Amino acid sequence: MWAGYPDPMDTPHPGRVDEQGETGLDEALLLDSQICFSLNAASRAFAALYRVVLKDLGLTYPQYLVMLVLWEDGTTPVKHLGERLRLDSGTLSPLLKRLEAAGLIHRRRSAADERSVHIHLTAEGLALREQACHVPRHIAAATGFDRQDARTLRVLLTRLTGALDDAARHDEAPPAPAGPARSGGTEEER
Amino acid sequence: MWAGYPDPMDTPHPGRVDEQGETGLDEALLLDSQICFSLNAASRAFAALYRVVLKDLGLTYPQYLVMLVLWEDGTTPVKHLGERLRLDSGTLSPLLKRLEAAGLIHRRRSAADERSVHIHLTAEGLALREQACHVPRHIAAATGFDRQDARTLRVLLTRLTGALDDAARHDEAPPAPAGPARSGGTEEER
DNA sequence: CGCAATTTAATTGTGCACAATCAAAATGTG
DNA sequence: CACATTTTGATTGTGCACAATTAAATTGCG
Repeated sequence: MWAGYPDPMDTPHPGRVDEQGETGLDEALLLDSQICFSLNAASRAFAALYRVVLKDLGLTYPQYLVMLVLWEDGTTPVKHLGERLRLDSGTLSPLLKRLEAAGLIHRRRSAADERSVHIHLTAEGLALREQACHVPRHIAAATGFDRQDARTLRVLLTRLTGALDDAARHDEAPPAPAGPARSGGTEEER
Repeated sequence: MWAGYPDPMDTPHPGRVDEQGETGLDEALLLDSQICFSLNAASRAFAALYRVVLKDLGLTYPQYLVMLVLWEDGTTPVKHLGERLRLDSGTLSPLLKRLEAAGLIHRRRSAADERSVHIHLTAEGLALREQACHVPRHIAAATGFDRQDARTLRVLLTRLTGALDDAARHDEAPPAPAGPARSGGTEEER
């Protein structure tokens, strides 16, 4: 019922700290935590709505994404699914097993390359497309976003993801092959 | 290595369908899927960076959020943690068990209300705050976002989450107690 | 050809999100 | 007081994300 979305980091100062003061810590805390938190909230809200909308199809959202790729690309190796959806085999393997158990797909090893498992739709899986065609419009309507809103959001998110990926790559695993001396600094001077 | 973020729904038509034509399906597909997908990508990028940054503290991101609340609010019932962080007990219970196993918190039933379990920090958990104080700044810097970017993003995400929550509430479980006749409208007149 | 490195997918284990169910205690009602 | 409801938290089961390891097959090199 609480229509509001009380942030977890809602510290006591409401509208202040608008200047570039010494309050950098609080400000940074708000900056990062609120972004990440509202991001997760939106992500979960999407998942919840997809859960409702996809219930009749018997699909979860990640399963629906896999089916979208299969409907569009046809038979394809698991590797390709992982590239399109940014999912690794640890996620895809059990997911595909469940889709096979549901009778929507078949897994078959490629004759040309014994290592590769190819996923292809069953007649049932192909038929499901007809029931799924209304989903995108339904979800899009639920967002209340027009094309401009969506574009603004996607641009911001893409930029954010790129920056975060870069930072993670720089921070993690810098077992410098030669001189791993630095420890304290490592602040970005880019 | 692929620095780009090739969307999974990257259908063959680049910049067309700008008018409100019959092509609504493709457009809607792009609208909803690309938003949700880039949202998840950003969410996972945040998680990955937090994973790197928090590794030294031995915390995951949700555990870090719990510690933030405890550092700010002090001893508090589990119920309060769930409200602040929008997590249910099914998520918090095992999480808090792991924090207790790590020696950062203690769980103790309230004397006044036997049902309520109160979480309080150990000396070790309190001390961890010193090591954590740099985290927000680090993350905020990694986003590359200034105050304006962050505000724009948060506003969009908050609006999106609200719209999605409303839609999910209306779509799911409309077993109307008395007159379930209405199907199209059902607008809330509360 | 023989053998190491690479690729591809599976497997295992940890952690989080969520739904469903259960138990205990407080509260409300007849 | 007896009984239903509500609240609070735990428990269980499913599904996804991710890291680490393993296995099988291909590729590259001497």
